[in-house]
Amino acid sequence: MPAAASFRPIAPEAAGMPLYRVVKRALLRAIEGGELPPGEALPAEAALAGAFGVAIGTLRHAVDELVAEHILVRRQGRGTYVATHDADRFLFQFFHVERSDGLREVPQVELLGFARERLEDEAAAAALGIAVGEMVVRFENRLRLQGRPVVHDLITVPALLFKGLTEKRLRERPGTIYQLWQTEYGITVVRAQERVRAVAADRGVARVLGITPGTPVLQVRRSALTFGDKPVEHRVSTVHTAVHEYVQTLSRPA
Amino acid sequence: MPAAASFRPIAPEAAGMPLYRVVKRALLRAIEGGELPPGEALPAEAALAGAFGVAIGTLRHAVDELVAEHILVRRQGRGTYVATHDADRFLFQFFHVERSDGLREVPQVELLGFARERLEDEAAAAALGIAVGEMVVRFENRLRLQGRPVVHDLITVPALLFKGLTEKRLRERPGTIYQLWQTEYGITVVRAQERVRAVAADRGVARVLGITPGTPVLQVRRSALTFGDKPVEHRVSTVHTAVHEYVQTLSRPA
DNA sequence: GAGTGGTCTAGACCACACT
DNA sequence: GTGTGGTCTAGACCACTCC
Repeated sequence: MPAAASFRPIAPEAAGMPLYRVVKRALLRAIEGGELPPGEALPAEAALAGAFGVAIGTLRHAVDELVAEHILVRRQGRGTYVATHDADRFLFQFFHVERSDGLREVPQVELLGFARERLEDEAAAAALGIAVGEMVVRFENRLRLQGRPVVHDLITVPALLFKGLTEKRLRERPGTIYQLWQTEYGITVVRAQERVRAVAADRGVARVLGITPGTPVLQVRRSALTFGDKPVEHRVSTVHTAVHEYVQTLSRPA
Repeated sequence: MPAAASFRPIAPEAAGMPLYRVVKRALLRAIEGGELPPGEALPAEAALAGAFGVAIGTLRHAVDELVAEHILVRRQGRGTYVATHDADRFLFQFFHVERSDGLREVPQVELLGFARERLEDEAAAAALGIAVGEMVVRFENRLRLQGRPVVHDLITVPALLFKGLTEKRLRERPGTIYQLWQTEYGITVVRAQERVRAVAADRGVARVLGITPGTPVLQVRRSALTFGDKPVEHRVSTVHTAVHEYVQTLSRPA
């Protein structure tokens, strides 16, 4: 063994963990912590590998996994960037409603209601990991596709995480909601889980979607998660599936 | 340049294609062609790399992608195997119904009907890529979870691909349907696409599921695909979502 | 102990994007 | 042209499984 063996301080929880996962964690911490904000270019791979004291292949392995999770984006010849929430990402990663013929489109959003209140909904509390009675912001949207009302959203977020979220800000937002969460509140949604059931449209939803009460509609309950699988948003979407459908591919293509 | 440059014949369509993709294609052809049947162990990575005349890293890159697509399975210390359709794979890759509290379970299947007929359903014809009037096998299943009837399936497959498929064979099958397709008919389902809508239960489905006609239910239309995205099965599932739900995770975890 | 996949290294050269 | 990510090579050693 060489006398001056290289010394790399490793976090205690990293014992026995592959080196590329240690590097991945370090990158995640930097992104979470704001040292690498969304849209920022990472240092070149060779430079990063040098900074971490690992081979470039090891660095690439770590980056590969983050790219697969849509946390980083590689652009050949240009660099590697921290992913941002733009319209495309919304459409392909988080919006699963399309017309029966396969047409995909960014929906037009109308804000229908807004309230800052104490949470009473136990299911929402469980999904958000907070207690009943905590302050939340709740608001309702109507989404139109090709001009038709298709989706009603009831969105609940903890007031603590979204200080300063007002009706005005929601109304004036330029892009998608997750873009707003990211740019204004520093919260990046990295994945979501959805549970779908069929229900009869109640009066309120029927009015918003312009359908007869009792019409079968999809009810999609979504938990949106940020780093570390921390829940940051709970959403109940009601989808009118006469002309549109909820789609998914099981097992991604190459 | 050395006088005896190594010569590797490449398929014309592989011009400009990365070497690891050429290797991947070769592996896929071997699996499709039956030289590597489901369950078979691949030669060791070092041996395979040698056979292809590529570095082991390149071979691993090709295998990595096939593992990500669930076409190969790696088992450390043992070897790499061509994936088979067992109960676990069915449950996690293709069966998305679970109880509201998250309980996942392999359903009990009852065969309710079987017919060999000329296809009239235009939507099914389009999904299967065959013409109206072609011979198909259609059959119906009822799926129970915790003893309750929860799902009704109407499955359509081209008779040409499933020669010798009889009611008896379906009734006697030991495992999942995709296991039967694979072991008896040499057809491996590698992925599927699903489109979901809410409808009112018609009389037939209501009787099978033990619910009132008109109850809102999920209608899931699935196209199951084999290699090269060739459709091999069309399925319309009707799901009673009082106690169970259709789930999905958007963007996989690490 | 022998054989397998899993990790890590240290380089080289290619393809692409911007200027 | 310069700098970036993308591909490919050729090894070494580790961790796991089975005999």
